[in-house]
Amino acid sequence: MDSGSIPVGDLSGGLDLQATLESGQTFLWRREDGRAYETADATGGSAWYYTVVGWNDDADPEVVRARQRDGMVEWEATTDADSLLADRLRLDDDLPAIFDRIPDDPLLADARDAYRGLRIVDDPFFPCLVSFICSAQMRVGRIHGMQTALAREFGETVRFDGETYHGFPTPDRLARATEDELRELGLGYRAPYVRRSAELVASGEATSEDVRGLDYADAREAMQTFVGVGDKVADCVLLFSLGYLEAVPLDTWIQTAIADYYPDCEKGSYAETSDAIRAAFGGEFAGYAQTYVFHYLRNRG
DNA sequence: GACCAGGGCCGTC
DNA sequence: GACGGCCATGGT
Repeated sequence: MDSGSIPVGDLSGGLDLQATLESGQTFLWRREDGRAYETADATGGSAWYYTVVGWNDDADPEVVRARQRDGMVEWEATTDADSLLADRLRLDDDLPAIFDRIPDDPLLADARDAYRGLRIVDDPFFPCLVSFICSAQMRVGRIHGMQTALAREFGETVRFDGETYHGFPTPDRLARATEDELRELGLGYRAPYVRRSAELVASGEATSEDVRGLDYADAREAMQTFVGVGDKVADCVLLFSLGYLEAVPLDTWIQTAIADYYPDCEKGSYAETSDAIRAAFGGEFAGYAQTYVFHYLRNRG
């Protein structure tokens, strides 16, 4: 077993591992106590989280677990995980510099202060895509449960520290799953969307490489060649996997925030409202502001 | 039993 | 391009 630690004090803006992993932006980590991510609570503050990486065909799956305790991120893994954690958790993002570019109106300031150290994640494309296809009309806890079920049923297994772990299924494996098999995992009407999008990726007919590098507006449109992906899911994948930090997914919570705090930003269509709230959130890093607001509103009761 | 959840697809206008 | 009906499912 490999292990290491990362001093949180060395990170500009620090880190809140629990808020980062339980804020509904990634569904690829699981808490060792098995609790779903329906609500954040104090007991999870120093819990172990684990994930399986190298889920694609050209690498063996590796297990990484991490926890935040005493000013450190401690990790244990089947391989060296320092750079992997830095990439996945965007530990090089300079949070103070980012918030310098985000307006500090009362809502944004409260959300920032409530979850200092919350970072946008950088998830692998295919698992992120599937997660957010599954997210349609679904609560955070159940989206997480669906991804756990997909891994359990169709993912590669790997042994670590006496336990068996499951990686996220490959595009090819999900493309070969039947719609009924996916429905049995509780995916409902999303089942054919997941299967057809997996086919597109597995065949190479549409991949992340068709999106990466495009400017934001073209990237959001290109994402919608995947099945089950409209404007909102496209924005989520752009933000949480492809590094488009200006993307502002307009979900029900953000729509509520617009109605309550930014009524002038309501423009009728997704595109125009999205542009307006992106401007209100400071443009370049608006997705950071969005994720703080989402997590803040969803947890304040 | 209605209502809601990190919406998208499809037919119609 | 805008709009409505429809799509599963479990929790409150």
